[in-house]
Amino acid sequence: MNKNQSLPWDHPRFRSWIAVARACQLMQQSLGRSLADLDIKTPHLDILINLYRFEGISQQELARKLLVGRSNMSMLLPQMEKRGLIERRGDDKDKRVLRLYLTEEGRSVTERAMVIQTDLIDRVLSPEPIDQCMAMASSMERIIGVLQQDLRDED
Amino acid sequence: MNKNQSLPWDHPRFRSWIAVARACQLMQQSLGRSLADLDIKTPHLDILINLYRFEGISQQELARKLLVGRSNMSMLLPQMEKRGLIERRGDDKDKRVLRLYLTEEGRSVTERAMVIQTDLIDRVLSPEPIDQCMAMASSMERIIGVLQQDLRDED
DNA sequence: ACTTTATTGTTCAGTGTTGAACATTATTGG
DNA sequence: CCAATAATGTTCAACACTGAACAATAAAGT
Repeated sequence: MNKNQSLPWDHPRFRSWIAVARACQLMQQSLGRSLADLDIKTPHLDILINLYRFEGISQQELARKLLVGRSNMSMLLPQMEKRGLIERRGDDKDKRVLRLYLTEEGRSVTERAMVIQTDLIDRVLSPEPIDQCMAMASSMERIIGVLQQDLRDED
Repeated sequence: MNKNQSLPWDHPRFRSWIAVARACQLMQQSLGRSLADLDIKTPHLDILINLYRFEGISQQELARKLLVGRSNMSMLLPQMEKRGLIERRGDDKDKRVLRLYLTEEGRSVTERAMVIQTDLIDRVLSPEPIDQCMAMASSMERIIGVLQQDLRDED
């Protein structure tokens, strides 16, 4: 890369992605602060929402949905169980599998946290026309498709 | 939140933001894997790029640009200095301030890493029309504006 | 000139995440 | 039926990040 070679920030796609990354980081930090009163962090909320939607999901499946490693789940889930937010039960058919459920307390915390998250996102995105949001979502789904194909190609 | 109350994923803005967040996460992970050969991680690259662009920047200013805490800079920067990637020098006028510079090695690693990052972003975003990328960037800048205003309001 | 307040960087303890290695269990293949 | 392979969850050590507290220095106020 010499003087005549363009720099990353000269590429419009680069600059647009940097803006996306920065917005994400700020939104994540804002959500984290908003959740402090419930004494949970954003990874906990991701877990709770997925157990809310997919009762009885396995740790492996949850890790796959959250795009994190199994070891991460093995660290976080026992802590959340100890907190009384979730419950882990053995599978009927497969002794290797643990299935995950929300407790009453967990369900309550999840519902309150979802309101916080939804309100934050709706408020921050409300100036954006809904069709612009939909177009953005469509772009992101295609980008996700490319990146996930990359992962499959690496295996 | 009862049966008749909508769930977060029923809100189009919510769903569109989740897509953005997921795309960011995958892109970040992909970039991290791509940087492994240079023996750096994405936070290191963020630092290197900022020193490349703003030679002599202070730790405080760098933390502000990267949206992380000063303590994080105080942990990472000495490690990068030890690696021979950067150099920290006292300020002429203000004994409190440390100013940050890239070494020759650091500059070389930065240039190679920027090529990796630019190629990844260009490739992943190449199916998206450039005007859609620009529209997306504009939305994100407005979202950043809202979130940063929130921060100012909290102080 | 001196006191008070603010700024910069450091240290600390805690936390989420990673990838490799491992133990146990299930599936596949011969 | 048994060996080989794959799947699930755990443990480990390392790392980035956080927020509070602190020390040294600069700026503001009296």
